[in-house]
Amino acid sequence: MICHTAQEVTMTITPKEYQCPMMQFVNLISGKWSIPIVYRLIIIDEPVRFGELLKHLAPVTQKELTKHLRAFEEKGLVQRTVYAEIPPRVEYEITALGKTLKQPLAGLAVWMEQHAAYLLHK
Amino acid sequence: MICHTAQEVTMTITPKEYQCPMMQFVNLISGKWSIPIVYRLIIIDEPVRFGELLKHLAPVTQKELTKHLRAFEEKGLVQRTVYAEIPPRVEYEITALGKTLKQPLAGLAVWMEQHAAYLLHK
DNA sequence: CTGGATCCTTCTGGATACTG
DNA sequence: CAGTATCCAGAAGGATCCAG
Repeated sequence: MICHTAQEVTMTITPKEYQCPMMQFVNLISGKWSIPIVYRLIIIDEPVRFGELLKHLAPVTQKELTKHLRAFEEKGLVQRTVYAEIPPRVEYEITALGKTLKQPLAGLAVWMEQHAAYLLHK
Repeated sequence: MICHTAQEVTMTITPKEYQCPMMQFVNLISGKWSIPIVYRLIIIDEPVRFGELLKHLAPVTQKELTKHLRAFEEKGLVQRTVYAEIPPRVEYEITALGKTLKQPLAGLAVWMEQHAAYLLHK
């Protein structure tokens, strides 16, 4: 893929060796609800139980939330802590690495808030 | 859904009336390749033929590119121009509204470039 | 020859019921 | 309560076919 860096530096690289950052991003944070889930964990910014997180992320189903959280854990974006209690308790918390996404994602959120009124009524 | 604005102002709103900006965003820019496609059109910043755009967006298939471009056109993010020529020529260009996404998306791209080396080798 | 429409297969995501 | 398994609709990939 012919691509440019975020700074728009023109590069001549063979498609096989290089990936547009956006391609890498959607490959890393893949799936319909990835961005809202990560952003929510960033805003909460403390350990949350699975059930509570699920309530916050309204239309997201249990299956999808579980799947995404496990994927994020594997990538080091989220920390998962299991407590050996009855009833079971599992808490999720954004990691330092995950928090580095706060500003970029907040930028998206601000954009959406600014243009929501116009875009959602077309 | 219980949610906060990008500025993290705590709000008490009934779930039915409010949507987290991120939820709105993934609802608007939906689909696996939406973000890379929009970002590419922003970087190119001039009319591009379909075939050339397709080459730039390497793993994206013709069908998906067509579908997304039509959706963006409907939302006012992209302008589509058909020339009655032989062979046929169709050009796509980012609109002024679409360009407002440049900074937010560039933020994501920068983040990805900074963390790609670490994240892609886990 | 280009853009894209169509058919078919594969995979992702939604709804629900069930287990430790 | 958290997570899994199952079933099913919809999204996305691959390969043609078509109009101009």
